[in-house]
Amino acid sequence: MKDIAKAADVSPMTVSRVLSGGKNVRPQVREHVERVIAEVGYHRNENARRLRQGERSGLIGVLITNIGNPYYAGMLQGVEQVVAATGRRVMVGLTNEDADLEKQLVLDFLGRQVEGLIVVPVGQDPVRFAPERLGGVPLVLASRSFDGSLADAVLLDDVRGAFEATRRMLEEGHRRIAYLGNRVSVATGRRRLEGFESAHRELGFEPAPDLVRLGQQDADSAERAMDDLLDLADPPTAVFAANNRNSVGVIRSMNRHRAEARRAGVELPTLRLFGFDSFEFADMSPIPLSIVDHDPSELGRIAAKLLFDRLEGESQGAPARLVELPVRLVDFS
Amino acid sequence: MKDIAKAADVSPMTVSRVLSGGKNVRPQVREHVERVIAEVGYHRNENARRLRQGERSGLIGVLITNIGNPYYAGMLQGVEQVVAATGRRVMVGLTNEDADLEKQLVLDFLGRQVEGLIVVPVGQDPVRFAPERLGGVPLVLASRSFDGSLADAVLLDDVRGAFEATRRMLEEGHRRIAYLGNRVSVATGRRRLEGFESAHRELGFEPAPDLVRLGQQDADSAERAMDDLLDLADPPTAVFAANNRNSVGVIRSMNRHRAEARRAGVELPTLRLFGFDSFEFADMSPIPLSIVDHDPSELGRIAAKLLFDRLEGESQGAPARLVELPVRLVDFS
DNA sequence: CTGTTAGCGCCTTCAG
DNA sequence: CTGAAGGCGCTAACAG
Repeated sequence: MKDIAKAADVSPMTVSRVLSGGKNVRPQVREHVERVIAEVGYHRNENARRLRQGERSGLIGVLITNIGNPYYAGMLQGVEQVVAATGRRVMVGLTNEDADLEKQLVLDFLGRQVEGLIVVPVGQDPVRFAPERLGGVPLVLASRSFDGSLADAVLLDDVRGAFEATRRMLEEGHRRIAYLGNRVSVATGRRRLEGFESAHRELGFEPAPDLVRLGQQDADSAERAMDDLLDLADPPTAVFAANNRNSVGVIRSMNRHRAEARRAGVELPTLRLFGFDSFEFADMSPIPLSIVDHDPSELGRIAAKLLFDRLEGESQGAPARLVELPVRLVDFS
Repeated sequence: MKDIAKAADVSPMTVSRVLSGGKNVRPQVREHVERVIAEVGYHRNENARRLRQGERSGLIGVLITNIGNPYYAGMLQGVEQVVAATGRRVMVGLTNEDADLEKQLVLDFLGRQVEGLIVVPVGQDPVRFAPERLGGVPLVLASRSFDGSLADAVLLDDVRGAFEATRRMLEEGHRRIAYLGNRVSVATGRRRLEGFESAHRELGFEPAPDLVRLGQQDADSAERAMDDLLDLADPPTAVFAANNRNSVGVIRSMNRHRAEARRAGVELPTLRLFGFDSFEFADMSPIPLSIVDHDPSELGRIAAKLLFDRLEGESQGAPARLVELPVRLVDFS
């Protein structure tokens, strides 16, 4: 700014005034300063600007496990939409399901003065997100939570979604139902498994322990897990896939097996699939499919709204709020 | 920091030293200061820290048109990977194909002292990215460019990809080939259309003007455009979809038409589809499909590498570089 | 090993 | 309408 001032032969203060709208500056001087600014291609340093006490940084930190998953991409889109509408910007970090990386990113983001954090948490340690560790920066957990969390959170109604889906399968007469999901250390994984199991028990059945496969974080590993299940002596007749990565893997595996069998002259029995989270082409699944569905961008929008509510809304000192978004069962057949 | 200093009864400088690794501080004092820091949950202000001359902000700005498209999500993933490896962070802005929004975001990012920009550009105006407008901040264009650009760019070999795909369709005997793509104001759209047309001409044919549909930016509009084409008196026998959103729309429309016809007792002739960019389940397309394929995260990684090369590598004063990534034709049948 | 000084870029406050 | 002074949070350089 000093350089501009020198070049325009005014004081830095005049340049500052011009950049802030030009109030109290003679039009002539203003135009001159503006010309110099344009020539040099000067941009006011926002970081220095926001150094002043009480100025907010205008940054919201968002930590996501993996944008390769369209689910989180959709969520990010929802968050960005709401954040941008307040004139703020989003800083994105990808934790890649790595707890250490997450911790590091949180510290870095706090150091960069984010006004708030929206996080898809990795792992269970509640200490890392204790309010005093965050230096008072508000936090909203999205899509997952963990025991002992004191933060606002937006979750899906995982338990009910998995419960309803499982009940439907049981009512359709299936007794050998497989479950493919994340590690149980992932909270949504645990909650969905819980719904799966309680539906069995409520209807007087026991889930088959040999059909539960946990720990698949991507479509490839899910596909292999499903290959495994299809090769069992007594394979499942239906599958609950606890997230879209697992659904995709199941469909791929199933399709391959079916094609191979057909080549050998055998027609494989159709498998019934229920999945959590939608994915592109769910409407064209080659096998009967129902989805526990919801809009990830909506989850993102709500997470951002919770955050701003705490930042500038009425809920400033309020206790942690938990929003459980309803899900709906959609049939594609 | 002053507060910490006061609470620990040392000078701010000592606190600063502790935070920078604790060199030249008595272990005893160090521990004490560290305890106070942990108690208060204090985080050093990175922005203030980087205010000093010569300090870099550690921020890379990334402007993407739409992360809802898995293609750009993959690209972002590639960028983030390389950026994070240098200890820097990514600031993301979504331009939503809006040129005004893009301009605003660029200015904002420059103000926030990004060290570099990676942009999927919207529109054609070359002035907005003139180096002097960017105040010397290096820029890499990703996936698209525009006439008169002086910036580094990573593009796909759009022309060749579209050319090869079209030639294949012509060689397979198709003469009524539809083209579904973006607006021509989008550079990739223009380049792909160019390949489509030149393949026709090279083999002695003319593209059918009534089968060219431009301007579909999402799967829904592509689906409607395809509905339209299928209702023609003389419908196409093959389709080239210039991006994955259009491919998805085509498949949806085709599938619906086929199901409707089947209900009416008619078996529709199969349509041959060639698409640009892959998408999930390309391997399970219900109609014969070939894809001009490439890895978007690779494009992102290369864009980031070009940027860092200019930032700290050898290519600092070099003229603009253009990388055209090869594509490959993959058949799913 | 520790503290003081000065300045990074900007703007509020106060004086002309 | 314009400028000078001072301070936001931090640290390099220079005393002690």
